[in-house]
Order: sequence, then C-alpha cells, then structure tokens
Amino acid sequence: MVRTARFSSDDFLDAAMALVAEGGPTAATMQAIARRVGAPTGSIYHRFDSRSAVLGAAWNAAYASFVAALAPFLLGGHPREAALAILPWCGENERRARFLLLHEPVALFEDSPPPAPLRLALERLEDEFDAAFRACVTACGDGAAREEDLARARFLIFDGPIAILRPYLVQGGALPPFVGRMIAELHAGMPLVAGQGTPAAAAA
Amino acid sequence: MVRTARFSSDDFLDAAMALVAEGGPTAATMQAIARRVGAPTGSIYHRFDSRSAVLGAAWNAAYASFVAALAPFLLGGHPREAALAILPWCGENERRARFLLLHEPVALFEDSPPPAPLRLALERLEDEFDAAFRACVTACGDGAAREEDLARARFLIFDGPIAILRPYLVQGGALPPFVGRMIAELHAGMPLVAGQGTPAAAAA
DNA sequence: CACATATTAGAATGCACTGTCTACTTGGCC
DNA sequence: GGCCAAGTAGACAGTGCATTCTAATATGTG
Repeated sequence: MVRTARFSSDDFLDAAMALVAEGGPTAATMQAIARRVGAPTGSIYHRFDSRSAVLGAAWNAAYASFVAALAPFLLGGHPREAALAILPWCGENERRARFLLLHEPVALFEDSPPPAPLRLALERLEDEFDAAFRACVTACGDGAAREEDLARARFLIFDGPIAILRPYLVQGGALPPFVGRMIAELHAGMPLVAGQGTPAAAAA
Repeated sequence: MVRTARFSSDDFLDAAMALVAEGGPTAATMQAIARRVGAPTGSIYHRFDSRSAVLGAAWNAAYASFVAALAPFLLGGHPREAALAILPWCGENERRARFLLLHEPVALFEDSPPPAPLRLALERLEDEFDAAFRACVTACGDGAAREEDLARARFLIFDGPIAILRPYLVQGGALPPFVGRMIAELHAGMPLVAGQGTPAAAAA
C-alpha cells in the first residue's frame, strides 16, 4: 500500500443500495453511484469488475444480514419469533430492507448476472437459509419435512410477513404498530405443519 | 379506412406483456416488442405515443382483468371466495399473472410514468378495487372499516395469497394443489376484522 | 528525497435504446 | 383505372449508459 484510498468498496455498495432503495434498479447507474460517493466513475472499476458485480455484492451483503437475523430462531425451532424478528431488522436496516425486500432479483440481474463467485456465495446463503427452514419444520413437526410443509414455513416466516410489511416499506417511515399483531395472528391461526390442526383450535 | 392494418394495438400489448413476463421490465424494449410482432419499430409509434404508453396500457388491461375477477366476491361480502378466485384467474391468464403479480409497478414506470390519461384510468381502477375491499370489510364486520381492518383484508385476500403463489408463478407451469388449501387455511385461521376472534376458535 | 505503485481522475469509446422522419404501399371508392 | 389517406417500412439522429484507457497523484518506505 503506497497511497491511501479515498473510497472504499463499502462506499460504493452503500451508494448502490441506497439508489436502488430510493429509485428502483435502473436508478443505480455507475455514474449515479459514483456521483453519490463523490468519485469519478472509473474508480468503481478499480474495486469491482462490472455493474452486476456491484449490485451482486450489495445483494449478498443485505441477504446475509437478513439471514443472520432470522437463522438463530429457525435453528432453535421458534418460527413465530423468527417471523417477528423481521420487524426490528427492518427498523435497523431500512435501506437494506427496501433494497432486499422490495425488488425482485430478476429486475436487478436480468440484464447481466453477477460474476460466478458472487453467484456461488449467494447460493451458499440460500442453502443456509433453506437448511434453517428445514430444521425449523422438522423441529416443530413429526420429523418429515414435506414439500408442502416447507412452502408453508416459507410463507409463515418469510413471504407472509414481508407481504404484510411491504406497503409500509414502500411508503417509507416507521412501521405501524399493528403489523406485529398481524404476524402474531398469522402464526396463531395457521399451522406450521399441515394436519397438525390450528394452534388456536388446539388451544380451545 | 383505405388500408387494412396488419398490426393491432393488442398485438403490441400482448407482446409487451409476454416480454416482461418472460424477461423482466427491461426485456420489453420497443425493438423487442416490434421484433416479436414482426413489425418495424416505427409502427408501434403509430398506435402509442411512447414506450411508457405501451407498458401503461398493458398494465391497465391486466389490472382490470384481475379486478373484474375478484370484485364480485368482494362486493358480495365473500372474502374467502375472492382470495380463492385468484387461482383460476392465474390459470387462465398465466402471461397476465406473471406480468401483473411478479413485477412492482415502480420497476416498470420509474424511468418515465405513463401519460396522464392512462394514469387516471389506473387510479380509477385502484379506487374501484379499494372500494370493493371496503365494502367487503364493512359487510363482514360491525360497520366501521378502520385502517387496520383494511390492511388485514388486503393481506388476507390479495397480498397473502399472492405471496403463497409467487414461487410457483416465478418457476412457471401449473400451481401445486396445496396452494388452495393454504389460502383456505389462511382464512380459517385469521380474522378479517381485528378482535372478532379467529373463525377457528369461534367454531371450536 | 526519490521511488514504486495503489489509487484517483475523467475523457473517450462503443453500444443499445427511444423516438423521429421520410418514403413507400395498400385497397376502398369515385 | 387513378386517387388518397391509413398504415407500413426502416433508416437515422440523439441520448445515456457501461466500460476502457491513459495520465496524473499521493504516500509509506528505503
């Protein structure tokens, strides 16, 4: 090292995430990222091979943070707590949340997929998340994690809560207090494992 | 009329929808739309003012079809039937479903919003859909449609079922049989109006 | 104080896309 | 059969983007 760097990789990743969060995938042009950081466009290429490398790295970072927030609860067999953990994560990572949860990856990567190493890293993250779901389902059920049970778990813990939050993520600002209640009710009313009967009915 | 048209407006709309459904918003370039129809790019501008006019018209058409499929059940006060009506609609409109339900409008229209008449038409459709939701909530509840109840209805009837379907819409092909069951359970377990108690608990 | 080199700097290149413009073609009608 | 407007045809200009290239610059080390 002979010259101190003015711009770090993270500077560019943060800028890219913020731009996507604020204006959608096409707002994150290389020139916009550079402008936001205060660097010339060429400097980005000193850190990243291409635009898809920037977006891919940003995606992986956000995804990793999200998985890290939920995995402990899943591995401990607590689906409800995992679902509710999304709320504080969104509160502490509003930018990441809007980036990760409001945009289909297809819209980000359709034009050119990220380079192979990033793709592999993402696959590993997805496998990790998937394994956590399976662990949660087997811990809560009778041992066999069928296709339907996994779909149910993904809905109860991930897609459902995200669907509840999405309108408020879109409009920005704090989440209304009743979203936590809705997520809790979702878990109270719908069984994690098919055929277990609803928890509510079991309690009655 | 002196010359018969070779290409209709609908030809271009269908092509645009198909391209977005298959490859995301940026796949629907004017050149790609023209190529798919077999027309020169200039011909599209004979029917539409701009690219956003094409995408906006396609969006409105898909949205109108969707609303028309659900509104009767909502106005009749049958939230469960409305949610389940999404399934046959997706089966009969796979292309429209992927176009409408898999892409945030922001990704389609962020670069340039559709012309005013289309924006107004869309607002009218959204108001119509919204009014149907309100009607359903008031029909099922005690008369007052609070903010939270409306959010709950939107989740139970629209966002929740879509979240259940999304993985299968993404991968394409027929929907697995258990998605209907999951939607039904969602309605059985979670009350449409807050504080009514779960239908399951009430039945027990 | 010079050297080596990581890094900045930003102009230049090439490409793909939108929207325009002009010429050509079709086909019902007088 | 010729007329004429709706419509096709596709080249073209303008724009904005990702990426490249060359030159300049800073700074820890010897």
